[in-house]
Amino acid sequence: MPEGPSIVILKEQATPFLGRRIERVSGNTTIDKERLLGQRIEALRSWGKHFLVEMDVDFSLRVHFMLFGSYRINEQKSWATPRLSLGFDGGSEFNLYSCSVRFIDVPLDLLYDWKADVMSEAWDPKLALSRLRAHPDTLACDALLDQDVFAGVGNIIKNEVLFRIRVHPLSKVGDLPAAKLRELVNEARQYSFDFYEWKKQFVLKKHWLAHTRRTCVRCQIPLQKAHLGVTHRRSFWCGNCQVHY
DNA sequence: CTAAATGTTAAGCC
DNA sequence: GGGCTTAACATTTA
Repeated sequence: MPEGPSIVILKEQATPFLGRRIERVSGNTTIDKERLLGQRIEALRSWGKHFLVEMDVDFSLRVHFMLFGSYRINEQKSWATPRLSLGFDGGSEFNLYSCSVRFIDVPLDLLYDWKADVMSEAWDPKLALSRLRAHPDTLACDALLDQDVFAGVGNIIKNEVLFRIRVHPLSKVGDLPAAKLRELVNEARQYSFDFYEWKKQFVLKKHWLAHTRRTCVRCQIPLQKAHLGVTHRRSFWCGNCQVHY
């Protein structure tokens, strides 16, 4: 569920709740969920992997699905208790499972830098470039997962971007030629949108070129697999066609 | 069935 | 306190 494009899809699927009043709340969250009763949903937004529900009175609900979170719209999991369930008129409901929920009591525009969100209209590649250049020793595999630079990029997108642009995950950002660094930034956004389209059509996995794959589609040799960088996340790469700068 | 996985935060240590 | 590493959490699939 977690990467940025999936949150954008959720935002779209949740639009039937826009402008509706929350009539019922339940769930095993420890936050003061009663606070949501009677609130009208004013906007649905997202920043990277954060799903944001703005209420009509000066606060928002932030939902983060972490690794295992999920949701159901107008249905429920018979085997699980929602972390938070929002009920609306006509019996419709929005159920959130095993996710982190919390209130935000400041305007979202004060808290979030929308320019860092790869799925946002406000995405600013120049800002990402300057943030990358500020930390030249960062490895490419870590840089792509940095939510301050590429909000919304997760491990799948990381692996696919590096494969597409033929960059070895252990390359230092500062060692990439300028054109290659720009390519990394641009591809982070481009692949995220491809991810979004494929996910909506339920064909995401079949388009993976590196993530979880055993063989390089270009070289036909085995892909390398290891937990790399300070993030220790799974990397899949081709030792032949991905250049170690 | 055990392990690992699309992620983040808090605790612990020097 | 800072900076770093590890643990914790939670669910589904291979």
